[in-house]
Amino acid sequence: MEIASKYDPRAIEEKWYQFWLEKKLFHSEPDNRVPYTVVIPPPNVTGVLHMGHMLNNTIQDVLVRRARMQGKNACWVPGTDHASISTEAKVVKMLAERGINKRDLTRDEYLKYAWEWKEKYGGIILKQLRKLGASCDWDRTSFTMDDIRYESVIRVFVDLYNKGLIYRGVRMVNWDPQALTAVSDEEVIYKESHGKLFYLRYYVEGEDRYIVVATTRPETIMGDTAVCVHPEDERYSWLKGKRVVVPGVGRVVPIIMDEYVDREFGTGALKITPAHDINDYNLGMKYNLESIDIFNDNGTLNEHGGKYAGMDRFACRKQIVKDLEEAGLIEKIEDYTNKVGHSERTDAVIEPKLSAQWFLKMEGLAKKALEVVEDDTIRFHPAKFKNTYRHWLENIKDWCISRQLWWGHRIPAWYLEVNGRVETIVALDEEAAKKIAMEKYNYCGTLRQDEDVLDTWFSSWLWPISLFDGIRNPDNDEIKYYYPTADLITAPDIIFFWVARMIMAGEEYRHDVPFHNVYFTGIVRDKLGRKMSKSLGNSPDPIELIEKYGADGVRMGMLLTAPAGNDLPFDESICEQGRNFSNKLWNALRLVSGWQIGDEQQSQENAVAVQWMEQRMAQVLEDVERDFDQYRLSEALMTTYKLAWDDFCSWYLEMVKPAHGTPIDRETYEATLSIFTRLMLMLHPFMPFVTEEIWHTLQSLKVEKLNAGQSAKSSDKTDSPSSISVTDFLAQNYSIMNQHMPTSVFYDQRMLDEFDTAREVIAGVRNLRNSRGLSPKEVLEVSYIAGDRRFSIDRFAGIIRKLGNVSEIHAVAEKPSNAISFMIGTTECFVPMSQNVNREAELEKLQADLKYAEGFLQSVLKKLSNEKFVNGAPAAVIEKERNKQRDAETKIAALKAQIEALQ
RNA sequence: GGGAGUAUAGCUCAGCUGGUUCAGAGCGCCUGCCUUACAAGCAGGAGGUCACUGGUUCGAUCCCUGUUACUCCCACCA
Repeated sequence: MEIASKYDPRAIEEKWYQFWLEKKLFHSEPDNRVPYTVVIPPPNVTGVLHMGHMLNNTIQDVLVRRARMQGKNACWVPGTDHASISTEAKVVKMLAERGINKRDLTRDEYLKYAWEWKEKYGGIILKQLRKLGASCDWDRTSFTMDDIRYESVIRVFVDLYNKGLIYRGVRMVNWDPQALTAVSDEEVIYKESHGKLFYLRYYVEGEDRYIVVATTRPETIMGDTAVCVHPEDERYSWLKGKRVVVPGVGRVVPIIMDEYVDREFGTGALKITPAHDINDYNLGMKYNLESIDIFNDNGTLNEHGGKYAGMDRFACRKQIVKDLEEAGLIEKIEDYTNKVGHSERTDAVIEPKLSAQWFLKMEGLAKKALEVVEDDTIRFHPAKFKNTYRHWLENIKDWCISRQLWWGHRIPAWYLEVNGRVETIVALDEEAAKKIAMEKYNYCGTLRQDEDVLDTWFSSWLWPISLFDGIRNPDNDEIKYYYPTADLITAPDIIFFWVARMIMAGEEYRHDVPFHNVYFTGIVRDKLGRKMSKSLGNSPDPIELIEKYGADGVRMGMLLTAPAGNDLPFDESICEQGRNFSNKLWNALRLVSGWQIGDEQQSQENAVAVQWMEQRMAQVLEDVERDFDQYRLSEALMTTYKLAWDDFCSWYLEMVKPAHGTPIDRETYEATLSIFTRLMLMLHPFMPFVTEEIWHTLQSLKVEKLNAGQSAKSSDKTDSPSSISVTDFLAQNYSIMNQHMPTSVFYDQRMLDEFDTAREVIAGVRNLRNSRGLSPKEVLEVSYIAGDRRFSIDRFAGIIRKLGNVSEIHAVAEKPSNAISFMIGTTECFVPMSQNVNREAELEKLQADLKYAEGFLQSVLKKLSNEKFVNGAPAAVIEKERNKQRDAETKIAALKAQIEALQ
């Protein structure tokens, strides 16, 4: 069989992904197996794959593929999110490029464009996920605004309204003047910004005296309706009951006194603009102040802005400062740094604004959601996010769920004028609303539906339920089988937006948690530690990376440096390690596939090699299982990586590798194929493509080589039947994907320890060659002084001979003359030299060793002579120290003897 | 302003809550090798007062006090 010496992922990855799709190996239907469900965090429908998605979806795929191989019914449901604000922004931009203004369109016309856009660009990201190898059940691909999901959202809204949890009210909300919509508190990002603090003079009505007020937003003075000072502030007690003139505006406003004011800040006087600041609003309510809204929705000043009407808020700020300065109404201007709220989606500066919005009461929902995390019904990995979660839920405020957009789930509320009053009717659709109107008011005129849509997260919080139609049909077989899901893999920045709210929805609509484990990934950063983002342009294109290193290589690179919750400083070079590893496996396959089977019996060396490799594999399986239990994927991968590269390739294959041109015995060959096969199974969740390819070749080798001769020992149960032809085999559904993951079994620790000793001997010989400039080809002899029971290498003697290129290894009574020595533990090993050894160099080395050993002995003796230690420490610990002492003394004696012999 | 977390080799991180997994891994680095599976490789090697400071203890990378540095989250100080 001819195999290229370099692994080329491209064609292979394409081939197998198609194969998996054709055979529907990702598809899941409820059956009698244990379900393992994962729902994808739905990416924006118009988004493209970035490094964060790569990391997140790689982790999901690893868990899903592993679960599938563990015999569970794995179901990974993909889908996309309609992402109301950001999609709307993109559509509006697209329309603008075509010369169309959104405002000139009707709602229906606009939505037609939006859907066209969605159909055209939507789901690109899902196509990209296939390149990564994601084993999603594509037949289940969903969209937060498809029919089922849309109806689910509407039903939930109606239900929560009827339960009294949803209400409409006029509140101060975070207004995005660019997107022209309200956004929730969580969608406001506070950024440090360098601005100015302006000290303005407010003259007392009819007097020459004035009070100075500091503000960062002088343009809002048009909305001032009071000035507030602290009631106990003696500096301002004279102002009690007075009124002051708003500078430049001329309006006379009262002085009010409230303890809210911080006397230390600025001048201790605060201007009150109830329409444009949440605190001012609260004070306005308290003191019954007038509220003057001076802004239009787009952030320009309205008719209350007087001569500034029509100006943008920031331009107005500059102008008004100039004007006030000229009028002598500015005391001073200082540099000032504060936090300014920006819209998460549009980055526009948020304007606090009074408006009528819909809210969801959070208190009851939050209580239940907190409980299930506190009592570990849902586990967070890493657990530190419990703190963040708790803090948020304990301080939660009602959720503003309405958005002034068209792209989204339109709020199912209708307004009806009855006897001069506007009544609100919430219903599933207009027909139902009419019916209610007739029942309630015995009248139904024109119903006007609310123009707003719901916050995107109001649909995603239902995702684990609505994906299985559990809102509309709560008793259907799918929701009963797949819910609760197993693991949620997501980024910590949406713990409030999404994770917490899904937990709430789960409790409300299934009386059960939506998932059992939440794995928080880190944030992918560049080498400089900056978050990777499109705007910075510091993110590599994932698809290009895959083309360069192969999907397996990229997956492995990302996983190796991504422990749960830790940020991932991404550097393209880590993908190289993954690519190299694929290549390593590939070449191991080349080696094994080239071996010819002979008729000889299995040698003792080969039998031991196989035995050892089996023990080692069992040991690693145990470690890996523990790592997965703790969601330590990086560790699990690294451990398996070392098993494959070091133990299997560097040690095992070298042990059993036949001399050039000679065959290998059948038994060892079969064992090698079996071990190799299981190795591929272990690696498959991490590197699906290369393992599938190698696995198939290994199956072919079994058929071709082992069946060619007479029957061999029956193959192990993780392998496919070897009695069919390769073509038949491939024609069937066989894939590594539906093989069973090997599980850990009992292993012989003693054998592993003995091998470690043997390995040290081999390394000792190799080191000796290296440092003395001896060729690896030169055959050496090794002897040792027996005595220490721990030095037990008989089983591996043949392997030492082979891998150390040693003619003989045997015990001797005393040191041979003219030999170089090295120590393994307390055992002296010797390699006789043909030419004279460099006595000086040897002495120097021995003396250094001696000095170290004596120092070590001293520290042990010091401990043992400490009465408190001997009395206080457990017997086992003391015994260990005594052993250390004995070993050190033995070693020192040996070293001294050697030094003496050399002198 | 409040809260949380981190600090171990040049880099990225382990170290299961005090004693033979105790100073580790991978990558990088250095030396020697094209040994017919692999130079995307093989063999060997060097690198660390476990941030600093006190304390608890017979014994501290591990527990406690403080200090410093960085990171994240929350919050309406104009």
